[in-house]
Amino acid sequence: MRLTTKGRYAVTAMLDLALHDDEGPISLADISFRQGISLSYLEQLFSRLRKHGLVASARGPGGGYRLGHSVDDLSVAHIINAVDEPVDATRCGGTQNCQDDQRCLTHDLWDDLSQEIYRFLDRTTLGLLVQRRRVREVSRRQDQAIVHMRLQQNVGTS
Amino acid sequence: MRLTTKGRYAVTAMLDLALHDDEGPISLADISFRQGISLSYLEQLFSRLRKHGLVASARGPGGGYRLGHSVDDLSVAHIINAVDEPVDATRCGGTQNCQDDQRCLTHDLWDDLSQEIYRFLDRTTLGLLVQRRRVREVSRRQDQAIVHMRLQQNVGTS
DNA sequence: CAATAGTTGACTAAAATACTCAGATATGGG
DNA sequence: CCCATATCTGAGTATTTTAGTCAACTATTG
Repeated sequence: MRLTTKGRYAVTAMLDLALHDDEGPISLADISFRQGISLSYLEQLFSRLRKHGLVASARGPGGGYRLGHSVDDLSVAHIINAVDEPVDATRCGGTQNCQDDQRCLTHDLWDDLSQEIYRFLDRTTLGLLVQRRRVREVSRRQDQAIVHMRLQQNVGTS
Repeated sequence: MRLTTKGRYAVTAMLDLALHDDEGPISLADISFRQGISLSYLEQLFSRLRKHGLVASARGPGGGYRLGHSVDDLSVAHIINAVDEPVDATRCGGTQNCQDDQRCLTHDLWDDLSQEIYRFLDRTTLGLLVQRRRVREVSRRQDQAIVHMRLQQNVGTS
């Protein structure tokens, strides 16, 4: 289990999707605006997420992405796994300082830690995150910002 | 708490030191040979470790490094903290995708995970690692290899 | 058909990582 | 005192990763 900003971006984007899942397909442009992630980068991330079935896409006007499963079946571990390349597992638990042909002294330690991290991220689902008060507060502010921006541009949401 | 190969190297080297702490000062050349880490790189790492008091040094022939504290007082978290730069903590828990001036949606999540990792690495001391059977096995093989090499070179250990 | 929105692949600037290299300083044994 | 052994230190660097951009294409709706 690698922890990169790419993975973090993906989780943030997926959480945004979960928070707006009742509004029909959500465009990447919306997520880009709300979460401050570049559109081109989101396209890259969602390409991976789609291939792993974590989201479903709809093209054309009014199109966008929806969650591929219920929020309770989507764990943070799944998301990170989808966007971060299938790490070559022949080496030291996904990391790289194993010695020669055999285990390095601390091989088992990093193995244990990796499992610890995985378990934590796997029991954390989008469903749980959506319920958090702090998450809802931040999300509410972001929604107000996007409404405000659209009014200024005289562009309707429908 | 960042997880880099630099930190992993440092932990491996410190564990090597812990395993040979009863033999007097251990030279970096020995650690380099046993653990397959370049000498120059070890010098860099031990410079940091010494500044944080995790090891004590002795110069000159017969010199080397010794542990700065008892094995039970040296946790893996301490070691990693010593060699990995004091991460600028003003941003998202040491990571970097916090949004604008306020928290990003997943800020608390990464905060929680970071604490989880820290707790795990902090309760893992060198003393505990030294006791592990797998660690002792690997260490024994490494010791045999170094003895064998010295015999071939006709160089005594004393 | 025109605007919207996803799809794909190639490319790249900047930063971090994981080192190397050269030389200086200290110490113990003969 | 000299030399071999070691630590010490700072500068430099090759490689990899990150976090994107850019351009062109396809599908869909009104």
